[in-house]
Amino acid sequence: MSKSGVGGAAEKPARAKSSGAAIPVKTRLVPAARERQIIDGAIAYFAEAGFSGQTRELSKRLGITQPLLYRYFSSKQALIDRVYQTVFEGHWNPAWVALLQDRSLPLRERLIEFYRQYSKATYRPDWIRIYMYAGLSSPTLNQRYIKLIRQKLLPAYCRELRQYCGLGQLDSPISNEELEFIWSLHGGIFYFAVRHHVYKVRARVDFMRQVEFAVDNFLAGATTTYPRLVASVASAAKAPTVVKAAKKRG
Amino acid sequence: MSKSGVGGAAEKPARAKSSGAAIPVKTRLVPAARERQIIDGAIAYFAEAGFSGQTRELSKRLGITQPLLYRYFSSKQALIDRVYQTVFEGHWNPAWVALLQDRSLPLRERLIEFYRQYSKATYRPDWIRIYMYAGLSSPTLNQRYIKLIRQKLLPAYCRELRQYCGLGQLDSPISNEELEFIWSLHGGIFYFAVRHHVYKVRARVDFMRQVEFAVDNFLAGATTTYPRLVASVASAAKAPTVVKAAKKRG
DNA sequence: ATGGTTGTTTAGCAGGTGATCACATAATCT
DNA sequence: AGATTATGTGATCACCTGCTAAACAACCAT
Repeated sequence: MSKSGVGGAAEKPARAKSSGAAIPVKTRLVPAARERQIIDGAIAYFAEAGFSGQTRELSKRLGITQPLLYRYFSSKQALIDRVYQTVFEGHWNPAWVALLQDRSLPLRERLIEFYRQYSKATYRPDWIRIYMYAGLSSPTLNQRYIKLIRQKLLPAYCRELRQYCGLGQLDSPISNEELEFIWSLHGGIFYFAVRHHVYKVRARVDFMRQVEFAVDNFLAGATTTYPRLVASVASAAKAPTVVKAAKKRG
Repeated sequence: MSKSGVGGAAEKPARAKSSGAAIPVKTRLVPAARERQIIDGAIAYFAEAGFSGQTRELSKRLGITQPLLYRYFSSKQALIDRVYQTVFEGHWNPAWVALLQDRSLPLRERLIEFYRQYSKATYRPDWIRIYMYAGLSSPTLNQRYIKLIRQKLLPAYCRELRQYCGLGQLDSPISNEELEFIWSLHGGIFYFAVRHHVYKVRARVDFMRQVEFAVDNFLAGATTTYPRLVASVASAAKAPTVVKAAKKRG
C-alpha cells in the first residue's frame, strides 16, 4: 500500500529552491516553543468557538497541519485539559490575600486596589469565555476555583469587613450567609465583566469608577447591614431545630 | 434500489400484534403537540449538552426517530432558533415594572417581591444555561434581552431609587453610571443563580434571605452613595472636555 | 558532504452527523 | 369496513471529525 509520497512531491511547487521568494520558509521549532504556540492558539480558538471547535480549524489558524497537534498532545481532550490548566492556574496571585489584610490602608482603598489587580488579571475575554465554557460542559474546575476564592480570599475579606463594621472582637466561625453576602458584591463586579467581554455590551462607563461606587455602596451599607446579618445568623444557630419541632407538632 | 421495508418489517418483533404487551404502542400525535414536545425536549437537551448536541441523541431522548425532527423543523438551526425564541421571549412579565413603581409599598418590599418573582421566572437551570450558551455562541439575543432590562426595567428602578434617596425632584436624564450602579446589585443576584444552577455550588443558604440582605445593604448604602454618584456624574458632564484639553496642552 | 535524528506533512481510515426520500402505517372520513 | 390522508420510520448519502501511519525534510554530529 505504498502509494503516498512520490505523487505528492511531484505536485508540490518549488518552495525553498527559488531563493527570491518572499514566502516564509517552513519554520521548524523546538518542541517547547511549538507546544507553547499550540496552547496559546488553542486558548484563543477554544475561547471563541468553544470546546466543540475542530482541531483542523485550530491547526489552520496556527499555520500548521492538523496531525502535528497530535505529536504534542495525545488527544484533543489532552489539549483541552492543558488549556484548562493554563487558564485556571495562571491567574491567581497569593499576594491578593495579603493586600486585603494590609491594615495600613483603609479597607476601601484595599478593596479598590484589589479589584484593580484582580480584574486586570482575570477579566479578560479569553479567560472569562473559557471559564464559562468550562462551567457549562463540566463544572468541576469552576467549583475548584470557586472553592479557592471561598477558602482563601473570602475569609480574609470577611474578617476585614467584620473589623470595619465594629465587629473586630467577634471570633465566631464565618457563616455561609456572610460569605454569600460578600459574594453579592464580588459577583456583581464579575457580571459587569461578563456583560462587557462576553455579551459585548458597551456600557460607556469607566469600569474602575463603577467599582469604586459599588465598593463605597457596599461598605456604607455594611456598617448597618452586616452586624444585623451576623446577629440574625447567630440567633438562628441557637435554635436550629425550632422549625422542625414545630412541624412535628403541626 | 427498493430494499427497504420488507426486511425491516420481518426483523421487527410483533409490536401491536400481541395484545398483552405492556410496550407503549406507537403514539401518533397531532402536529401541535409533537412540535411542542420537540421544543421542550430540545430546550432540556441543548441546555445540558449545548447547541453542538446531536439531533440523534435528542430524538432518542424524545423517543422518536431522528428524521421526524425534520418534519417539524427544516434544519437543526431552525430548531435552535425556535429554542432561543421560546426561552428568551417566554419569561418576561410587564407587570414587574408596575410592581417596582407601586409606591403603596416600601421600596424594599417591592424589590424583594420583584426578585422573588423574577428569580422564579428566570433563574431556572434550563433558562440560565441556554442564556449562557447563546451568549457565548452569538451574543445578539443576549444583547437584546439586556437592552430590554436596560430600557424597561432599570429606568423605573432608577426613578424609584432617586425618590428613595431624596432625589425625587431630580428630572435629569438617567446616566449610564446610575444604570450600571443598579446593575451591580442585579448582577450580583444573578451570579448567585449562576453559581447555583450552572456551577452547581451548594451555598447552603436561603436564596431569598440573601436577596433581602443584598437589597437592604444596597438601599442602606444608596442613601449616601447614590446622591454622590449623581452629583459626580453631573459635575463631570459640565466639563467633559477638560481632560482632552489638558492632553492637548501636555 | 554524509547519515542519523526528529520535527512536519501527506494520505487515509473508522465512526459520527446533518439531512433526504421512499415507504409503512395510524388516524380520519365516508 | 374500506378509502384517504399525512404522521412516522428505515435506509442511506455526503460530508465532517478525531486520529494514525508512513513519507518527507530540516537540523546536527561526524
